[in-house]
Amino acid sequence: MRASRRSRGTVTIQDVARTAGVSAMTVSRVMNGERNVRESTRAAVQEAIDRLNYSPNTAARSLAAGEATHIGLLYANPSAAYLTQFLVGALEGARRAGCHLVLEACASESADEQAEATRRFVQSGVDGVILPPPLSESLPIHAELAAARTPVVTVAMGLPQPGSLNVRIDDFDAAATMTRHLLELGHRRIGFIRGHPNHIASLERTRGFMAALEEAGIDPESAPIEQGYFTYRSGLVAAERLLARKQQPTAIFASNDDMAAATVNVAHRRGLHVPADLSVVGFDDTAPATTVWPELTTVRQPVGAMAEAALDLLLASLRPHKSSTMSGVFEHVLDYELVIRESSAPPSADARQPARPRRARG
Amino acid sequence: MRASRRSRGTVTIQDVARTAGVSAMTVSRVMNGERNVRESTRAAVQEAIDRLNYSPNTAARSLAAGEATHIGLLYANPSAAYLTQFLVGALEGARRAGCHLVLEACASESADEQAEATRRFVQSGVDGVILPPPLSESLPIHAELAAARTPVVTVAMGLPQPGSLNVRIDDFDAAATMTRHLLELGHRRIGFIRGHPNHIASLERTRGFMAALEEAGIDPESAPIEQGYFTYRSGLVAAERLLARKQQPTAIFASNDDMAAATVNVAHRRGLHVPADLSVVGFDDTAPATTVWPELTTVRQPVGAMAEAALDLLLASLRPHKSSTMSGVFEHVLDYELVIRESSAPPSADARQPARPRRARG
DNA sequence: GCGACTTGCGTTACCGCTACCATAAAGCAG
DNA sequence: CTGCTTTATGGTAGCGGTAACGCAAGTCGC
Repeated sequence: MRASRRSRGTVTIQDVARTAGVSAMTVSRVMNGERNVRESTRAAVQEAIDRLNYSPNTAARSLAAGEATHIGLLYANPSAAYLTQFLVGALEGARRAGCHLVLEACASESADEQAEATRRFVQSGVDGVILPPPLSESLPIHAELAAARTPVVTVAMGLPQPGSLNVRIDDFDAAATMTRHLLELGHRRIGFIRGHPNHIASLERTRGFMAALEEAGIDPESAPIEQGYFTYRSGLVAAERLLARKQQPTAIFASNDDMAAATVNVAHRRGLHVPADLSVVGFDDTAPATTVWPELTTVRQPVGAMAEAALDLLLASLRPHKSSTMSGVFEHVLDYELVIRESSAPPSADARQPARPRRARG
Repeated sequence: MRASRRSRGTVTIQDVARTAGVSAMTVSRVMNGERNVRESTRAAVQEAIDRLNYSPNTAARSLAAGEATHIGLLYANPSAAYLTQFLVGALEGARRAGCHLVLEACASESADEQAEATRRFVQSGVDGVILPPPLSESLPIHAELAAARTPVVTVAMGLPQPGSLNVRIDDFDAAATMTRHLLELGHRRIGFIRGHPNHIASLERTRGFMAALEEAGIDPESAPIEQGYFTYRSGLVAAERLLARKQQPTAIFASNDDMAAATVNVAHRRGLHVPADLSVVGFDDTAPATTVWPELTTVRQPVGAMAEAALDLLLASLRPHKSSTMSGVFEHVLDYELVIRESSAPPSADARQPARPRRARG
């Protein structure tokens, strides 16, 4: 009995089958959670699996099943922190599912270049594509993908098409909750920095903000709102504009952490203390939220979990036969969490007095 | 002639073989760049490959070759920007090589927890591990990996063990080059923010800085140097200290971009203009370098390429038989690049006068 | 000119797993 | 009890590649 060709000490499905006294097929069924296995058999197999510490060979599995193996991830890079968390989540999901992640950057905002990048990407032979924000909203990309009949799952797209796959949190609700937090602290003049205008989640967050104001009897139309683009740089500009207004806000709600961090920076440059003179809150709970000082009150989006959920959704649609209990699920709305840190506090007494002249810039 | 079981329209090695009029084995040889194939045969096969747009099935390949398929990446997360670039590079390499990346975070600096995390990680069955900074220098992790006989490649470890795999740039040389750039602009009092003390690359950068000073006839012992830890927060503290000195520096060289960005922030808070009143330069050329204003002069480390190189090195050692021309390579030193942007300029005339009293803060 | 070695390519036997079908056992109506 | 469906399990044949080996033809030393 000579050793097999590649005598690596790995335990195979055959070993498990022999140990459990069943056929390899039955082990395979247990591993894949198929229904028609008697409970006693399943338990015996499971015990053998545990005892031998068996884990299936993903290469053999995808080869035999002819499964989709290459999932594309087309990304732009507005925030490194967000992307990192997203990648980590997606990779964890890919490892579990035994599929490969194929990355492609698409930095440009030009429709032609986006379409071109998408075409090259699809050519490379991916079985499905994950579209994190902000690309999830790009029309040229969706058009190109549809033309190639490549399945897509979008992440954080505010207004999903019916029948298309989407993973998101309730941006409207989250923004309203955050706004209520500021209102409860006693703020009445709350500035808002919008996210990228092409991004429907931006709209949802803005709507949530305004709805909460209205709820509190404040005219949302008169609220100080500036446009941002989710980048640190755009946050600097928007914060400058908000703080240059005659009626200076006592709190600023930025649509993501990068812009909130920029707002903190501008406040410091202007000699304002956060949160004593100005509360600043963000959205996403990415790294900048905890690297700036003071640490930001923000909304935690479970970015990694969303990436995993997106991958699962896509794979489920790509492999229709498997445990079909959850087929027909097209959307997955995950829970957010309000994270209260040090950058939000009640407004100071003098800050409440409107139009008080402030020191000129340092 | 019925369609095969899984009738996906993929082109297989058999199709190519038939088209080129050779056996599948010969196609395999051409694909893998083996030597003993006649030139005319190789050309014919290559043409068939191109014509059919053939790309091999990675699952089948790894299964048949019994190759290492799971490469671990154990990371801490001091800088999201660095990690993102690293992940993107590693993923690209993994895609090419047809192996899976398995991620594991190890945030803690406690030796016990690092060892514990490593043990769990190795248990999960990775064939080799990539260790990006700062974990590349962690003794407990190396010890644990050695005990499990798991091959490792370190990235940016300043002082590699002989015989171990390592990818890096010449930190000493890069820091010296950057320092010379500041000296050539006319700076004589150059502050320096060191990186994490456990990280040997930090030492190398510091040594490069001091060597360049000495070269220019400046006593390196008297240079203003503060300790940092590669984080934005630590940069704030170090920059404050440097700028609080009686002999205020006219330029500050931070050991990474995060700390340089923090330095710019502190300078602004103190009413100093960058680069008119203070030049600030960084290291790494990660996202913060271009998100702050003014954009940072920095050293570009080819982070993505380094990750790819690390993966290649590891796989080459894990798969010894293949194109053995490059066996015996244990280290890979990549080129860096000095990126001159707007944050460095000649010192202003008045800044040259030592010990001139400056405005108080804010 | 003959054996030994090299070169170029094909044949065979798998890698570890699962789709497909066969089959035995069990349930069940009439 | 018979015939029919349902359920649990096993046997077989690949999935698309590559390692190992075989073998013919060419190269070379003596």
